[in-house]
Amino acid sequence: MRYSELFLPTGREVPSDAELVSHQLMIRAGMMRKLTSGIYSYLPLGYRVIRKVEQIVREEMNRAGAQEVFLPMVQPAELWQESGRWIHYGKELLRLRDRHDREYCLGPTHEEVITDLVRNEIKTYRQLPRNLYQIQTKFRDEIRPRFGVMRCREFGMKDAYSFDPDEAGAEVSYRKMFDAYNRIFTRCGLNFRPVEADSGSIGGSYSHEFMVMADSGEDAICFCNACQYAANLEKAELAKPEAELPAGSALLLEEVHTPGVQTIEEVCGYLHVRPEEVVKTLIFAADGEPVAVLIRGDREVNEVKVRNYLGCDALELASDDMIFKVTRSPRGFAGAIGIKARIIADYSLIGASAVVMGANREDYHLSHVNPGRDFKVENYADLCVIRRSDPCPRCGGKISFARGIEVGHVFKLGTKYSKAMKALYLDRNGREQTMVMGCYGIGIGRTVAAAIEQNHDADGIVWPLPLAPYPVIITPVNVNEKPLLETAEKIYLSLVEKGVDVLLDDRDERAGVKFKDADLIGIPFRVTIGPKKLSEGKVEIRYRRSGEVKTLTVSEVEAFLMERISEKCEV
RNA sequence: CGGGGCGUAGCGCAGUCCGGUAGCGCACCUGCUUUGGGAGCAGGAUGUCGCAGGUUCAAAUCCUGCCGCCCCGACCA
Repeated sequence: MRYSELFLPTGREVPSDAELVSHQLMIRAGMMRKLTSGIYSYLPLGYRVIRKVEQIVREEMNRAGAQEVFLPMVQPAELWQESGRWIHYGKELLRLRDRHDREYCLGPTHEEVITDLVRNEIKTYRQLPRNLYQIQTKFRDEIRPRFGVMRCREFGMKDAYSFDPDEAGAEVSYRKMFDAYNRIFTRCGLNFRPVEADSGSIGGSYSHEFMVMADSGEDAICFCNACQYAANLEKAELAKPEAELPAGSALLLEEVHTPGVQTIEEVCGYLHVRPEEVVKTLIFAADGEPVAVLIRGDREVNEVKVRNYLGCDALELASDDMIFKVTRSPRGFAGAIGIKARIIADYSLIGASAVVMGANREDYHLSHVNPGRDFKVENYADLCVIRRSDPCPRCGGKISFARGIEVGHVFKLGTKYSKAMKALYLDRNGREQTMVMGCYGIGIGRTVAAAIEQNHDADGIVWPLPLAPYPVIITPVNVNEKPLLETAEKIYLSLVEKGVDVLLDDRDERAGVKFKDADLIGIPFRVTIGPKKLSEGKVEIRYRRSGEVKTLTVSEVEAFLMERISEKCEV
């Protein structure tokens, strides 16, 4: 491609509305432009990178035995009513009506459509297993689109769905996808890590997220330094503590006057106790029903764990109204004794005794509370947010924390959709069985952005070779000097001949401008053709990542570059 | 949806408090000089000042309503 003909508007200035480096650079490097909130147009350079990622994804999905399909983006409401998600999915689902007033939605994901397709066409175990995937534009009406392509409303996604006759088959399919994902992100040249994850509203029993490591990532993850355990923070388990016998403090329950003292901090200060000696009582509305969650004063409740424990759809902190209804006191004085709600407690309270707790009476707390003696807990469970001082739940080793960008997610769905939508088949014995499903997503645009977050410097993007829109740019420093341009053309044509995507910077610009642009758009190899070296029959090759420069004769260039590019070596 | 901020040339911004013919830098066009890390000089073009009402002799500026965008929070395969 000749740069002079390329639609590539680069910019020197950092766009004021872009916060993340990847967002800034994608705009500055002329990869994309915003149309409206959370919706972007991709320009030639950006689209090229997207296609590189897509191609890697395709190759590895095909290799793993999946088959590419293409499903509708506009989907009828009936399908979503059948799965239950028409109600359950909420406002992220963009709904619309056609001229006949029939209801539709824009697909945020395609479980319903694929399940419908498969149930109509697959009738026997002989046709299983199957894994179908597509690369499609999805639409999710995000409350707050931000971070450029990282969290937008319209976005490109690869989604795959596996159908197996039984749980064991589904396990195999899941494993294949897990391995394929490892290959995909490795081939993209990314530093990533699969972590155990919560399966969220998509449902299902088991899932992993693929996280690209980046401080700017939206997700917090933790991992063990000793073993392989790694998990999203919202999923990370805490080991159940050894059940100590309650010290069984003989001290009697005592009501103490604590005017205006509400937070754990205030309670500790006022009563001269440590947070570990206080019980925090949080009241949640779980699908509208009050539930009291007890946890040690120094710990935080993990709402995802609470939601999963209760098996509820909606979970939020209770309103003042509800708090008053169950405790007959205002917010800040809730406790377990006499509360009109289910009571569950975190493992951190196992063995607790003689603790401080709200009295369910305004301006009063109770001290010397003994769980078991003074109130009953429905159950103890792991409801806590993990923290640095906690041991690895698997091996007891030391854990570390990091941030990551979720670029892929694999789920074992089980029969959630196949049951609801009757995706059935006849087994060997002629018996009707429910298919077992899995679903597997990769955010294409997000992968591109994550690659930039991980690969950039002060001058711009530094593409990993496999994702580079062009692996090579040829830069004659002055196109008005015939020999420079002619040599550039010669090298350009020889590489084009070999099938290399080369960019020839044939613009009548000063060398500095060309260098800055080449760095900004992150091309891995730059062939610089200048008068001094050329008079000796030589040109320079510069590595974008290291800045290292090699001087070669013109005749050596082609072979040198072909070798680097085909090796896919890191530069 | 709650809190905060912004909307003026393609981009980044000043001007708004205190009403009086709309400015700066970059980019763009022309010419000359320059030519290995975003050139210099000279000249030039570019605006429904987010939209709609209102006040006023006069509105980018004051008032009302609306729209859009960004940040924080809540929310989120």
